[in-house]
Amino acid sequence: MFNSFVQELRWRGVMHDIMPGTEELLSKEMVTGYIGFDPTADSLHVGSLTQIITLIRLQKAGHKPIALIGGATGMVGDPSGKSAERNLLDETSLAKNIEGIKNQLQKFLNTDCGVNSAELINNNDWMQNYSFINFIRDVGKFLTVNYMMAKDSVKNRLEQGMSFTEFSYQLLQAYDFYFLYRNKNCKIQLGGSDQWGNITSGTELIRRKCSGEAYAITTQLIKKSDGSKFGKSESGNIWLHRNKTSPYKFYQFWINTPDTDAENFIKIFTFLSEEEINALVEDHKKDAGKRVLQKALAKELTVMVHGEEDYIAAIETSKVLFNGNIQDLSNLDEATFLDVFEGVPQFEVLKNEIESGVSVIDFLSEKTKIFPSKSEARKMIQGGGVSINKEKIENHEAVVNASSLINNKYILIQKGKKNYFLCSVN
RNA sequence: GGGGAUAUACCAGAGUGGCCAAAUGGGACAGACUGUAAAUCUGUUGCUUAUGCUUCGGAGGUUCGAAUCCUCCUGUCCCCA
Repeated sequence: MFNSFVQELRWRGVMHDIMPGTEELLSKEMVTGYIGFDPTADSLHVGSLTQIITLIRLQKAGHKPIALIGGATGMVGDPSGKSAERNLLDETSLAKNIEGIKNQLQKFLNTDCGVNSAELINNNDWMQNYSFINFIRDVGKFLTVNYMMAKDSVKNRLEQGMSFTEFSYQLLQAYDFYFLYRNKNCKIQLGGSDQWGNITSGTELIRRKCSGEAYAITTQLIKKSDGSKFGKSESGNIWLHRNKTSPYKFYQFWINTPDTDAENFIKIFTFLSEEEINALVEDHKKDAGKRVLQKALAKELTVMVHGEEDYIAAIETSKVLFNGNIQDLSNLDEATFLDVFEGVPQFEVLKNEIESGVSVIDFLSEKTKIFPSKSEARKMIQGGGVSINKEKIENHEAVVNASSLINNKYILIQKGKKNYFLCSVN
């Protein structure tokens, strides 16, 4: 049963590179493997999901996953894939970030299932008291500068310039691997394909410092078929934390997956079996308009990240927003109503300001900040792109007044089909 | 240190005295079609009391009139030393 892990990564199309011998090792014993997460923000986003899922698959295949939080490495910054030197994070935000992603990782991994329980560790635990002088004597001596410079992450920056700080990053990560190898019997490091260089620095260090044999697997970078970056929407990154990306938005992100990506994504991001996926693909092909794959994808991920309840709420919200009319909205009680619009930009306006009537253009650009200028508001209305309370504004001289209020309190504004704004009037 | 080129809207890039709020392409946003898709087509893409007003690296100047000509400054790129 152990070797199913590598096979699984292969058929799901996420395998990028694997060190010779890795598959054999995984098929003969329970292996401990780790992936590092640097605390660059206080939440993980959908881009990190691949790595989280890889760890879960590792665990499901009977192996032991370690999620390493880069409290120490996060202080330095990984140059891999970065074209320019970055600013260091200050310690307050770093501490906040560590706390944030730790809580998230905990949710996804099973830390209580016997021998292969997952572990969460912070490399700051062993790095913070490691003195510089000791580190360069104990660790730095084993890898040559020549070796380190040959890595893409460094080579690509030679023209541009790169601080010693970022140059050292691979050494720190190599030491993490060494440390886990010695103390946790961790023999495999996994990661995105951009991590290959850092990971092999680790296996090299292990070989030279203690003649140990360690292995590596990297996964494909997720690409969208149209070449755009995965994990972004119009409004920015899609985060796993509900305060940064509401469950509704999260659900919408997946529902909007293009047909051309849906099959790949469902393999990459879900735990559905090969048979289940094949059946869904068949179904999808029969009538692509039903978006069978997108719905399954959105369900699996929303349930995994936010839970069953939020998933159902997201569907309900979507129904009201996309198929409902003003009547459906008025029928909701206030709590549900606000729930539906959780995560939608909100504005407040004083009642007396609109009661007597105010022109839509003033309302959209001045009373609320939905449009940055009156011309833009006017142009969008003339282009037929604005609806208030689900009714398209045909005339830019229209007036908003007390009769526009839903439940005597709210005005719902739509820019286009998918962009909602809620204005509450007090 | 010497010589040359260049700077235009989100980006690329035309424009070298009035017809320029500035071609064209990309991007973005919206509309139609559709499936909350893709492709395609259409519109918008400086501000505004729609009358005008402020924009073409910055500051001055010439001119009835300047993105366009002149002077200085700044940034970028290239060549020579």
